[in-house]
Amino acid sequence: MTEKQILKSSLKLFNERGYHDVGMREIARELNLSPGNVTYYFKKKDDILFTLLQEYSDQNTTFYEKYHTESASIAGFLGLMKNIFYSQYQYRGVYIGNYIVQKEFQSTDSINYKSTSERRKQTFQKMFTDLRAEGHINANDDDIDFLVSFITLFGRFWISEATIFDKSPDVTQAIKHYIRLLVKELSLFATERGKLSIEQFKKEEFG
Amino acid sequence: MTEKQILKSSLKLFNERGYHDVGMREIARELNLSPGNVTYYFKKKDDILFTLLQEYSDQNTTFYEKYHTESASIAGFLGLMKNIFYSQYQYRGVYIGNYIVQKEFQSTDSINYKSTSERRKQTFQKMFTDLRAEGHINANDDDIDFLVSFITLFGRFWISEATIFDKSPDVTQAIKHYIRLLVKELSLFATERGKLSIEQFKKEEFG
DNA sequence: GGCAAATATAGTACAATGTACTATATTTGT
DNA sequence: ACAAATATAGTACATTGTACTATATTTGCC
Repeated sequence: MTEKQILKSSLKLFNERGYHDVGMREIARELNLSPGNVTYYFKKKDDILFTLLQEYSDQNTTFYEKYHTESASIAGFLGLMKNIFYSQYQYRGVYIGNYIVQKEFQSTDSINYKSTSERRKQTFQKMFTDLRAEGHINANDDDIDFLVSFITLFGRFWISEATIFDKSPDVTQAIKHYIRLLVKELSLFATERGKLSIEQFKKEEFG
Repeated sequence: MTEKQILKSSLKLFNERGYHDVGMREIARELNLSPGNVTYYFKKKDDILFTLLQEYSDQNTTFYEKYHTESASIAGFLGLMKNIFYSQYQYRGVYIGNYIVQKEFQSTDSINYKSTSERRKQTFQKMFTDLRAEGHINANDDDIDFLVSFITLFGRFWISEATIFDKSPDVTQAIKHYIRLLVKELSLFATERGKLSIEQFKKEEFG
């Protein structure tokens, strides 16, 4: 019970002021616990971070799995990305500040971020191949490689940009903006059928 | 004299192991100085960081100025970006790890990163407008907004991706890869003339 | 219900860090 | 050559992550 509360409060504080500026004692104070009690649940501050990252990762996995039950479409893909974007916003305090990820790379135990990200890359590769097979995009292999590179970089760092450059961004507004960019990029490769799918998504999302 | 040495050694250490993991005492040791002597030149550790960021920013400014003396071309633009990418690599230790930038946002004194980045955005806007005027790209205003968004996000975070996901990346190789992505994006909007310019750049760069 | 084992909480201690402060040493300008 | 400015060293202190110990509370079993 308390473990989840610690995670929740920590995330809240990390989101507000960044991982680095939040101390263990402050997390404890937030929950009226003693510092020693926090270290009972999480021996190291980094452990809180890794656990939160794991939460984030798990949440995303369910989104991916859900997507794979449907047949490939740009609208579906954009819906997936929207879900992921909301996750990223929710966990922005741990997700941005890449030195954390660097640390995780160094750590031998705990989830292997690199392999995860490698897997995600392959997942995107497959998604775009499927979109091509379904006649939603018109792209050769080189185009798909490009789209994969685009989506991995864009999808990882939009939240950093949004958080850094807007002090208190309107989430919905920010996500809309970045989804629009995504839409734009995809429409450059969309077939007629793909464009219809995009229009459908737009209608649902932007009204 | 010593001030520059401190900056140089600090940057080296930051690049190797990240800002957070390098202490003042270690910087001092690297130069056979006493810790107190380092704080004589830089009262706060953050001051070293900000000075390095300023160096980086100044270096880039000269690249931008140089670009503006030539007439607009995609090849020229790509050359500019290549220079900037090398700067970013050189200063990767201070450039990535966005919490730093967040800090700078909070600090009232020192260079205002936000206004700088706003200015850079306008600069890109003008660059693309010029490229259109020169008949290098075929893009409406919406397309240009998109390209500006693309280039600001891409240009800011490629180095984070490269540094995070390749432990010791071959600089030249990495930059080539990301420049190729840039080329790909631009060719989606390039006119015949623009495509020629791109081919010219490719020939010079990739042989 | 009572009691041992497990779990939870508090409190303290310690090494490391950024930083402030003081005391010397060295250079510089006249 | 000597006073002022600059540079260097050394120390001290508050804060941080973290380890450790002691006490309190809950849980499972007879």
